[in-house]
Amino acid sequence: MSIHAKTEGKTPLLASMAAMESDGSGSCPMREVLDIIGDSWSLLTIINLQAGPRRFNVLRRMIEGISQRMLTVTLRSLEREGLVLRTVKPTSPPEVTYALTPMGHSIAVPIGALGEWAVKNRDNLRDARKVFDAAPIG
Amino acid sequence: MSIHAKTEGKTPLLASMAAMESDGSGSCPMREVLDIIGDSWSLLTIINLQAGPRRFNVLRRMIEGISQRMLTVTLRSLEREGLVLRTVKPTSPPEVTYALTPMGHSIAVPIGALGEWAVKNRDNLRDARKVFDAAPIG
DNA sequence: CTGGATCCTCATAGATACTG
DNA sequence: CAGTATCTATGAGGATCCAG
Repeated sequence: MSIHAKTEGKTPLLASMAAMESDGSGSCPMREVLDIIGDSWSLLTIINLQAGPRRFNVLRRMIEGISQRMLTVTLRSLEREGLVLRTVKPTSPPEVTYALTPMGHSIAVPIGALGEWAVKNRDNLRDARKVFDAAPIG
Repeated sequence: MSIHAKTEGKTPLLASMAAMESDGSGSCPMREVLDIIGDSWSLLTIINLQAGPRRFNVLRRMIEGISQRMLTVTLRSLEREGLVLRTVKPTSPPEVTYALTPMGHSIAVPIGALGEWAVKNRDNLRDARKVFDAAPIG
């Protein structure tokens, strides 16, 4: 799932689905959610911002494995969705801070629920995978 | 891995993450969640199965836009995670039914919360995007 | 009907280098 | 520090054919 803001960034299929749904009714909210959190980094970024505003490189260090470009792209996307607020202090060196908006904090709640689910079911998941992988046929 | 949140974050989730880190597991729960629902189709598949067991082609028709291969792959993945149960009736023609396991149903809850969030914030999101796209620099 | 296997493509992640 | 620009390899995903 693309996190690029513009529809041009989406796969043709997703673009067409978006077109289908843009008739206003928007039957399936899941597609909307997926546009936001369906990529690898948005969830992590939101969760990490939940603790408070962070500067670019601080955030980058918090989210292990994210590249500079991906953080930029992700933050831009979240900013576009109105989930993140970008604040620039025109000092030198420049100081750019990212913070969750109220809407950003509100989506952090269900996301957190998902995280808690993962914590609770961690062992079960691991177990299920092991069982499945050990199965004769697969 | 990862989130070096310094526990300054007061959020329970980050606390859990930190706790998990210290027990040597080394993996952030959000990464686990992402492995499950981070792809385009798992969320939709789970939601569509929440209503009850479904056969392959029924499911395929429910999830608009999914290809045969992607549905197969997605279901296999979910089955491996222990979220979906695959049942084969050796009739002719064969009848294969997919159903959520208890764990599958349990993850459907937070996922549903996300969906509700999307419904509530649909207009805000649309609005934010419009504002952002209208901005001078964009 | 249910899906496995193959091939192919195009978008996207990420590395690298550069700028203000 | 906080990005932008560019390039490329990877792999997700679609199309198609095959099989039980």
